[in-house]
Amino acid sequence: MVSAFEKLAQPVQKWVRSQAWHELRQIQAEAVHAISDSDADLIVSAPTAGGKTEAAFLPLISQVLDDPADIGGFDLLYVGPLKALITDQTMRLEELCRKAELPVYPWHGDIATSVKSRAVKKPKGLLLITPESLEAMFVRRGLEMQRLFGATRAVVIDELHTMLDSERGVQMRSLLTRLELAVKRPIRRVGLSATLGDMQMACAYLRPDNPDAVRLIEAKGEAELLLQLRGYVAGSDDENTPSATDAVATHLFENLRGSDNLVFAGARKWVEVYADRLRDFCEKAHLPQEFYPHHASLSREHRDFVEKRLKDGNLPTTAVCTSTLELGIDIGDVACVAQVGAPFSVAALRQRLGRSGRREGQPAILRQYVVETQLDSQSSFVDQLRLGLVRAVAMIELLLEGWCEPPRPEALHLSTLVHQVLSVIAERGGVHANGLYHVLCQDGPFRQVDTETFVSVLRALGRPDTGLIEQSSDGLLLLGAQGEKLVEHYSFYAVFKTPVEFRLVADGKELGTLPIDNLLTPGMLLIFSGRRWVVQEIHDLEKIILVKPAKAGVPPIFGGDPGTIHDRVVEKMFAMLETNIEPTYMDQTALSLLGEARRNFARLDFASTPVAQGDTGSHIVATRCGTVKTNTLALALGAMGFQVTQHDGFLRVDDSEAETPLTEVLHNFASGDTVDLFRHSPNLIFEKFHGHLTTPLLEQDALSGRVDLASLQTTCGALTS
DNA sequence: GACCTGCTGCGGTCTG
Repeated sequence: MVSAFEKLAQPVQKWVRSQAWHELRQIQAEAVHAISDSDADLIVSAPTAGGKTEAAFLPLISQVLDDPADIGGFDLLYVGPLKALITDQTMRLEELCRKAELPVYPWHGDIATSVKSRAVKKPKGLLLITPESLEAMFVRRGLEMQRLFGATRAVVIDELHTMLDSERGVQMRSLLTRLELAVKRPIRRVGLSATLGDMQMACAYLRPDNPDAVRLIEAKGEAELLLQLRGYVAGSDDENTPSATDAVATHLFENLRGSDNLVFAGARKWVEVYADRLRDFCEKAHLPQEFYPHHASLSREHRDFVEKRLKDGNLPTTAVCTSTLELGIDIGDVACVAQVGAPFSVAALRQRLGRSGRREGQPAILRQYVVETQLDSQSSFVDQLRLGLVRAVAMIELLLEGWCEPPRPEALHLSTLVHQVLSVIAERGGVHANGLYHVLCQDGPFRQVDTETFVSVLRALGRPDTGLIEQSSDGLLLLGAQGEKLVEHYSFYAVFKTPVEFRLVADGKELGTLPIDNLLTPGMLLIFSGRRWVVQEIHDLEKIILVKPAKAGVPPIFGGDPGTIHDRVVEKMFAMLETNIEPTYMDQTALSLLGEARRNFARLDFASTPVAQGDTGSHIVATRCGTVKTNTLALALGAMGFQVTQHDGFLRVDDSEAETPLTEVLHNFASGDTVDLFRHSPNLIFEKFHGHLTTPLLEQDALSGRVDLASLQTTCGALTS
């Protein structure tokens, strides 16, 4: 049998030898065989730094060398979700490609026009691009796509899990379909990821027309995991005990100092709070600074500085971060991953943990910190049931079981559909409605959209007051004046929304940005970028805030979206509330908090009834399901006149103003009664192009993803049985 | 009750 190594082209073999690798890794050898022996699509699933990039490119480049294309065009395409990742991968692939005498072109917003024009002039070798830049190519060079990609044999999609059911993922899959239609043949798809929750679903996303033919290559063997969950109690009356924040920061300071670590603090505000506290500890101890904040509102310059310090590995560095450091560039090995507060998904926890313990024989270390509030007679049931702690435990239990959230497949994604309608018209200059339906909904990713809905979307875009599209006398769909304007602006290419922000400037240097709804006035104190400031001037027109250093500060307020918790996480939370098992990874405080939660859960009698008496004029409903179903019930009760607030697997229902008793309403829903969920006109505009749609379409879009009408009867059935 | 991601073409000025 021919070995994997022997199947590689000469220059590629030479490069492998120059790496002084002992041998090809298992996934690399398997990928070489899979790619050389068939045309099959492929998913390579292995931890970060597991050699996935090489697994894909060693055999793909070998094919290009052994069987060169007789026409021009890029030989291979790589799509990555981050600019930094493209820059990183370009450097990794450059030496290999130099040996193979193939050019490598990185292509994203920060790449010089000269590099791009060189690539377009003589397309060949590898093109590494973001979904947005590929979108721009379709819009700006629609008629050149055949010339540019006519020779392309494969597209490698990095961090595939970020490209599944997200708006951006739908966009990317639409672009891949459009690419295949432009070159009039299929192009092999290779997906790379460390965190796929459901392999069968991932295959269906990668190649919807033939998911069974997608080859799966998975790295076996998980790294050993060292795990601790520490509990803290905030709001203690004893003035001699430090605040919970100080206690967590002290533990981080004492245990992380001197090595490279990532601390995921959950929100930008908490990143600033902990980074400020840790900087203070360093200063008081006369130690050099080694704790730095890292989140999306900080200046690129500062973030580069922190990433470089982590990557270099010379000076000990701990980044206190949001999900900015969850995926992407290789920052080297970190000693430990800390998570402050419960995460929002097991998938995120798993991806974060993948940053630690990657060196052979090194265990991964996860330190989970949870802060709960001291209980008193006024405490809400959320505190009494310690829902933050219980969620953190549930997430860890599911992580240990090897589970993580699968993608949700059935959403319509009408905002992104609007975007793709405009983009295809721009690409081709004009298109007939049935052709458009074919590209996007039959061949493309919008398969949940039926012809009726599609026509409604086109009608909405063609309304005279919107003016996005119009129809010529021969039926061809064209861009209207507003559509032209939208598509011509560079802000069109991304399908996700971005908020308006102020720039924060100190001494002529930009520190970062703050959301515009921050009510700042001169003289106010601020913690930002890990330091303390006082606001000097605010320039509304230029959207600039000038600050200077100060001795004190308060953490800034950033906006945020409500998170979505999966049903299975909530089920596990209830399971943890209903058992007496004491996980060995929890410290004494965490265990006593969990005990408290269990006693209160029993006292509220949730074991025998799903509806408990809350504070005055209210009830607590244990829905036992995740955000989507719980939200659906909340909307339904809201439509019946109840005031409802939602928590993980619970609703607090104020029934003082309702006409029908709560239990009766739940019974009616259980027996199939329905209600107009949108009776009180809730906000339905969540995504970038939602504003162009009609209310019925927005309701339909919501019902396909954010709300699950069918669950209402089953949820209430379980509540009343 | 949260986080993240991305961006063209052109006209202007400056430098070697």
